[in-house]
Amino acid sequence: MTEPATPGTVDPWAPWTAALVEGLHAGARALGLDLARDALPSQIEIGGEHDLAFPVHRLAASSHQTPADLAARLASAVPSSPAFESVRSAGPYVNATIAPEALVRATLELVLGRKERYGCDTAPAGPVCIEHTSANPTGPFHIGRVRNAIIGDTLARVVRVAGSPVTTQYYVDDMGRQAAMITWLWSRPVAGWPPSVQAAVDAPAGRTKVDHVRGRPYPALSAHAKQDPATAASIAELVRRIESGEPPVEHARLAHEILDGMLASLSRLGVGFDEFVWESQFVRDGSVARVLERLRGAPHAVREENGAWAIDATSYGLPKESERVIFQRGDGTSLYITRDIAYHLSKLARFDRLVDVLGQDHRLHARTLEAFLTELGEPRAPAFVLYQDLTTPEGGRMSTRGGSAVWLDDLLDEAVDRARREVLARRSDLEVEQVNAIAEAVAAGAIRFHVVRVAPEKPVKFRWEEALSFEGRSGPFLQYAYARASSLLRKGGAERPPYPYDAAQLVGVEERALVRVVSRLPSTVAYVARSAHVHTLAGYAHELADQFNRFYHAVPVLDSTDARASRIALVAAVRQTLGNVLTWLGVTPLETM
RNA sequence: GGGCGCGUAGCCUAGCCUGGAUAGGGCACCGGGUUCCUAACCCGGGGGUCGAGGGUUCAAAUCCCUCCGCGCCCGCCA
Repeated sequence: MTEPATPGTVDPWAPWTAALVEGLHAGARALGLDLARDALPSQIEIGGEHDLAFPVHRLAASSHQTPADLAARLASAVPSSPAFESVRSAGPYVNATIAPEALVRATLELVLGRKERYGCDTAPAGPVCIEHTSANPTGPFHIGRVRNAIIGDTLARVVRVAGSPVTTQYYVDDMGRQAAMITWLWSRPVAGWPPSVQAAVDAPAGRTKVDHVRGRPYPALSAHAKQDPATAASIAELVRRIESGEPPVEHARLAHEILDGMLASLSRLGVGFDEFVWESQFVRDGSVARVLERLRGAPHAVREENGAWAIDATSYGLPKESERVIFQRGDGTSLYITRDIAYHLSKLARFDRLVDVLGQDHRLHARTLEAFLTELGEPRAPAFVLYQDLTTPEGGRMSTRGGSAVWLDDLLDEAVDRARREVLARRSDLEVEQVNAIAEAVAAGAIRFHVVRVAPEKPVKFRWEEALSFEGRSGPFLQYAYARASSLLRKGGAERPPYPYDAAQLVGVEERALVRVVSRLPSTVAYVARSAHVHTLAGYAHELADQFNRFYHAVPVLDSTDARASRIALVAAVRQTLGNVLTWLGVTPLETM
């Protein structure tokens, strides 16, 4: 772990914000007013059209003055400070402007000094566990599930660089009916399958990737079991065997096999995990039994007629029709929720903060989990990031059975094909390997950015044209800006430091706007790490690339004379900043494309 | 029926937590830009009852209430 950095050394705005807070307090005291010290910094708007802006409305209301009047009096009461060029009122605001060169200097110094650490260490905190994806190993990923992986992986990256030790966990369900059906299928010869299930495998000559092969008959078996009691009973028997701790030898191997196939797809998106937690472990190690015992003695525990146990959910306000939440079956076995409680207790013992990324259809489960943790006297609870499942263009659910699901592998391959065509259309000088590498990175970047740019709670209809867009607010747009910056440095013979510059030469309209955006990365990262609003980082990345493109068109870099070195330094800073953000978004920065 | 989420131009989206200076972007559309650092780009233009109504406030896309539309959940499934 790196040593904790003080705010002034990670955020270029910190000294000015502090100075303005001091100044405003002094000014307010002179006017006989009282500013709430803690609330003040969060009200100051930084890095916008005005350097620092303080809205006086709230103070005006409490001191019974008109805002404009108060702003004028307050602005002139603020003691003059070398930090600011001016402190003036504009309507109901007190605006402080700083010397343009000063912000340029503070920002470039920080970026070029900290390099890949610029934006890091902005919200240091204790160990965090982020659980995400956790899809059942019963077949390939479809893109609905991928939203979870992309949000979770991005959040993990941001929280980590912000200064918390992060562990990502994939919770693997190997206990339930779904896993049992896979084992039911592949622990017997295909000839032993029901005809309708055999037909599902015979039909298409689909992918040979293991998760596709193993998962293909699953929907058909699921449908068949609903019609055929004998098959259902056979599967139920297998579920009992698995729960009793004596599963068929194939059981674990099949789950691992399919999971490996799924993870291979995710790794193309740059998504990986620190730990895999198998649900069965909590049954085996006795922690589920201990949870059951503790729950039976919990304040709201009640026994049902057939011997099942529940808690009375009324006092927790859970919208259950039955008002009872069962945690132990009549036959004494556990349920998913019980095992999930054991899992979360184990996480709470290791980490300061838990984050679970879940589809919003799991919201009730999440609230139930919180209720059970409270019931057990655990004061902490996970933070939930809930996202809406992707739907089909018609608004329906992505369903494997109905054939409306889009496989991640298909989306990726299609994106790579398209990206390759784009590269070939404009670059004839590249080797095949280079083209392929760029195409893969562009494709993955497009998909990741497409998903992460939208707030998780927003419902999204999946449309191929939008997911594969390489223009405008897209991953490739960002990669393109990065490639341009890289190209400038290459051609300018400036691929390495030092980057000498004269801040006074970087105060044109475009340079100032660009520096402003660069300067906001640290505060943006801090916000995202705390709020888990990862889409904000995507918005920031687009703003940075956009501003750089404007600068690029308006201001010559290599052909300039006096300002050449300074502009190169600015480009180097932008490239560093954009590279950092792209990396944290899981979008590969490309030197050329 | 109850609970939760969403509703911002033809389409997509930011801003909502913590009310505040002309509601930011993108796609599509129209008009421009390449003897010059990568045109996956840039410049300009049109297009908005911020779902509807009421309330609070000096001030509401943002807070409160009601309603409408869409989605999801309410298993001794996971």
